Amino acid sequence: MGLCSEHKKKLIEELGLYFEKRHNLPPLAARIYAIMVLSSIEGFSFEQLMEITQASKSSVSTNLNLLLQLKYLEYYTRPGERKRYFRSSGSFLQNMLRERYETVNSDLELTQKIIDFNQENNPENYSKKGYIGNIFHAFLEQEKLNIEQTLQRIRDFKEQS
Amino acid sequence: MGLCSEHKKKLIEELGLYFEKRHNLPPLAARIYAIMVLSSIEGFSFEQLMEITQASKSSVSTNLNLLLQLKYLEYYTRPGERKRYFRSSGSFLQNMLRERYETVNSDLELTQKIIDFNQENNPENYSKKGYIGNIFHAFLEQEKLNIEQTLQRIRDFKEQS
DNA sequence: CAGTTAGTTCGGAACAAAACGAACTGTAAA
DNA sequence: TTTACAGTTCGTTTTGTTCCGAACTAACTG
Repeated sequence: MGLCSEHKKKLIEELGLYFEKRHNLPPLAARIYAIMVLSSIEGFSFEQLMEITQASKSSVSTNLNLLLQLKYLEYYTRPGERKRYFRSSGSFLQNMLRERYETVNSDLELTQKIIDFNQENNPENYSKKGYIGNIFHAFLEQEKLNIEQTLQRIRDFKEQS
Repeated sequence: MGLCSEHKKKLIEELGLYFEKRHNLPPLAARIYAIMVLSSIEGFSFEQLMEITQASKSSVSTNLNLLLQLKYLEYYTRPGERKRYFRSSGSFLQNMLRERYETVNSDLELTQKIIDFNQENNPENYSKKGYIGNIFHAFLEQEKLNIEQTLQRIRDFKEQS
């Protein structure tokens, strides 16, 4: 008795690879997270996750705990049951934005260091590199703004609902 | 006889770690790329790279070829010499933009798939996930625009110079 | 042609990351 | 107090990555 349609299984694999890269998660964690993102807020039990992923108890345990610690997942219990049910916490979109925000900031920092260094040490190609550096800097600032506005929009939406 | 100042060596390590993460490069490739980004368009020979990185011939060869294949580097020759001189191809800023552009596009695609899937299969929480999905979608479109404008600005600059 | 230069390719060693099974812990019901 | 359940921990195995040395190739040089 399959817990997932074929289509869903395919999407899980695809999304899994994607999360592996984008969030630097171990393969099993990425797949579990993909499952959650594609499922209802009911979530799944530990056992169900073992079945869907075909992984061992210990692997599922380790990777679930990782995802909980990173706050990608949360769990709840049902009255009268000891089991925990896992689901994605908040929206994966917010996690993505948060991460993008961090990369933009470190990109800004690094870029500035590179520009400064080249300006000082490789002046012969600074006129070129330097100016493009400024364009890029403007790009990153614009991106930062976009992220901030988006986060604000999400907050607004959450409040009014 | 050091080919790099202490300060440069430090920056190379820092940038190297950064490229390792951001571009998913093996450590040595990331360091070589960092060297190029911080150097003049003169570039370096194979030998010099061996000396700076303190790595073996085979490792330098493998990783240089990887970087060439990914178009992070290019090489040129000097009249009467058989050696090749390696330098960063185009500007690293453009490479970064190119890469960002690709991630935005694949993010857009994936996000759309997730939204579609949830709309179809998990309608009970679509209102929530779906709406935020739209916000995120708008975010990505804005980002795409920003990248496109920036690339245009770079092209304009190159033409006029 | 023999030797040098400039690199490439291949097999393996060293290490790191991921997954596993078996034994363990804590709680609750019988 | 035993058994069942729900999961955790730990040592091992499997898998994958990175780098290296040694042998090789291809192009030029005397």
